[in-house]
Parts: sequence; C-alpha cells; structure tokens
Amino acid sequence: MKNSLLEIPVVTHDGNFVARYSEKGLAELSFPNSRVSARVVKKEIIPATIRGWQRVTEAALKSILAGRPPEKFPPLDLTGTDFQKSVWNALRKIAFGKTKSYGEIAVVIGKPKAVRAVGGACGANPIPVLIPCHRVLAANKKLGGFSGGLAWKRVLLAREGIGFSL
DNA sequence: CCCACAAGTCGCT
DNA sequence: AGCGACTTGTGGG
Repeated sequence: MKNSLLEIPVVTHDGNFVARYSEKGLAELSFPNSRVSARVVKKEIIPATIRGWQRVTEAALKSILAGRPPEKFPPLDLTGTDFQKSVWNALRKIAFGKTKSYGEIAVVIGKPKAVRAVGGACGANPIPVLIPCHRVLAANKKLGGFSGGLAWKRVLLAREGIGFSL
C-alpha cells in the first residue's frame, strides 16, 4: 500500500508542498522545507479520482494559507494506531482560528494523563495543516514544538489570527 | 527563574 | 529494553 503512494507537488505562494495519495485518499502531506526533487508523476498515469482529490487538497491548503477556513477536505487515508487516530480525529474537531492544549486533547480522547503521548502522536501526524497540529499549543499558550519546523507553526497560527505566547 | 523528574504511549534502535 | 518526542505539573535551589 505504501509503495503505491502517488506523489504530487502542491504549488502555493509559500512553496511546493508534496501530497501523497493512496487508493483511498490523501495519505501524507509535507512542507516545502527541503526542496524535494520535484519528481512529478506523469499526469497521464494519475487516475481521475486522485486528480480530483489533488484539486480539493490544493484548494484547502491555499485557503488556510490565505487565512480562510477551507470549504472542503479530500478523503484522508490515515495510517496509525488507534491511539494516534483518536488524537488526529480530535485535532480535526478544533475549529478554524481556535486552539487547544495537548492536555485538552488528552482529556478529549479519554486519557487525561497521556499528554506526552499526544505530543508524540501530533509529531507523527502525516498530514500537517489539514489536520491542524499547529492549533495545538502547550498549556500556557506557548508554542511548544513542531516537527515541520517551528517557523511554519508561527506562520500558520498568524495566518489564522491566533494569538500565542513565547 | 531555571533545572530535574515522573507519568502515558508510540516508534526506532 | 532503553530513549526521545510538538507535554505538564510539582518540587528544590
């Protein structure tokens, strides 16, 4: 299943993100951090279904980067443990422009003491931005960390008009 | 204020 | 089995 992932660049004003699709939907998304050798798959071999998802993904991504809530999300093909899926699911419920702390997420999934585990699951989030791991701040509204690069977390929060401490 | 530590869970070595 | 990771609350200097 992993081998059949289709890699497609998503061009935005902030650089080229890379989306990876499985037969079930969007499986991964990465920041334009390292200028990945834009290994573009020939359009002809991209199934129409995936081209449709790509269009939605691109629109959603651009909306968020422009500070607007996305209208639609592509189907997501999440791979992970039950614990991680619970966390990611909780993350998707955070309203645009709102934030939650790692501790609050832990409570939502019914394991109030698993705050640290939540951090780990967020770090393992395969689809940043669409699954708003950046809307999760530490307890005192401080930034905490971010696997995609702290700079991105700040940019994303700023675009959504979210305030935070340092 | 800064440092150390423990706790719940996952993934890599 | 051990350790680090997008944490947090507590305790001591």
